[in-house]
Amino acid sequence: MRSYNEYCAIAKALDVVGDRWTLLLVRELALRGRCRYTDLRTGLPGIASNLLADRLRELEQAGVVAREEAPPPIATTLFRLTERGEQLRPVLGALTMWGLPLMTEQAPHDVVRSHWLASALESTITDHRPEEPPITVELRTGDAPIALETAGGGVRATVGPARAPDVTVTGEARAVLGVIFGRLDLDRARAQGVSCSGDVALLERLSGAAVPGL
Amino acid sequence: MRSYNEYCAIAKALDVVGDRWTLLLVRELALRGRCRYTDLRTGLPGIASNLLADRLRELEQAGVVAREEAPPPIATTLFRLTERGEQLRPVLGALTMWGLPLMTEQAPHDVVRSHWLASALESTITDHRPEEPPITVELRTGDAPIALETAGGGVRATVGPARAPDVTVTGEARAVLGVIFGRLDLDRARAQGVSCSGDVALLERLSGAAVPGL
DNA sequence: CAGCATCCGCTTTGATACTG
DNA sequence: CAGTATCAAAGCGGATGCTG
Repeated sequence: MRSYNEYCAIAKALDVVGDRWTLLLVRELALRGRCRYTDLRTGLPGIASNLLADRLRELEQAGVVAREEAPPPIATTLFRLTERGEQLRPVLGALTMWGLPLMTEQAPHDVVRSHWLASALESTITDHRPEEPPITVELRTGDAPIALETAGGGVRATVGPARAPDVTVTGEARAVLGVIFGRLDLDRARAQGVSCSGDVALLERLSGAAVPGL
Repeated sequence: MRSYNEYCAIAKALDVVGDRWTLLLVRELALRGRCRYTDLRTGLPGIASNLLADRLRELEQAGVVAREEAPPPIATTLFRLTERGEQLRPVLGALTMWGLPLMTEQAPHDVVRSHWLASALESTITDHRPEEPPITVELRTGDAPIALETAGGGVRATVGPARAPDVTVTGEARAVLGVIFGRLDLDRARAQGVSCSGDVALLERLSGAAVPGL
């Protein structure tokens, strides 16, 4: 990216991470840890291969990303965030909170990856009754199931099947999030193709009320 | 901007504010409040006029910026952030913190605007001895003086001359910030053209130690 | 002068194909 | 798997011109 040539902290930051795709690449490494080039490609649907290579080079040069040669028998290149790269988490967090209200619209061509949803859920869902025994919810949407476990007044969201879910919610991402955030009641959700199993009443404990408009 | 077509809060946010110049335009409105088109142009040195008009239209459509017709005798168009636009402040804040270490390099062509510096100073400077009487420092750098006043363990930074400064620091932005952040001692600073007047010892009370590498 | 719109050369991006 | 190479299309930068 061409520098803004401004002596301003925001402009200097954007000189490094303001290019198209750059912050999404950082997101992938922040959410998934060490990644291979191919993992990054699938986590950034639509990116041109030359652009991914360019961005990785630029971020490496800026000290945000480090490249490691994995030893045999893996014998592949791995990319990870440096300490400086990890410090971008608050930026990703702030963008996540601001972008959440926009998730009420799911455009027809939108790709869904469960680890994106998991991250958003973890930073916004609250458990209204933390004193009661913890519950586990499995969301079947996106490209893999998401396990939600209440913990300390919030939830922990991990990609992968839950062990013994109290409730399971299956359907399109927008509708499933609508149910979890409390924006969509169950009747309406069912009309949008959502199906649930287990103790549906437990879902009342969760909601994303902290986010206005969600 | 072309949409990323990802059902992800960060991607949705960047669909709106990820374009070149967009976040800097939001920064100007956040730091200066209501602005005329011309004010924005001078606050975004180097932006092409058509791009500024495009960005303003896009942000207006996205509900981030609102346009107001000022009544006579002013009779001009004013732009301001909407409530939704104000909610971008945490994003700007996170970018500011991340970008601060990059301000140790001031490129030769970098434009300096005092309100950018004031914002960065206010979010990072701490007062080590808040129990002592408040002090006032005037920084003469950038395009206008900056008044720093200790308050509640931090500082309030405003653009404009200080009323009765205890200390005055004059010089190039990078060096003046170096002195205030405690990265540069006074001898070195003087060698870089910094001049001070008043009770220089008071500067010891301030520093930006919270920012690593600064 | 304030608030744009138009034009044009250049750079960046997107899509696809190809390679060690 | 981890990239390069190529080329068309889109976006940007800079200059200029237009309108109230």
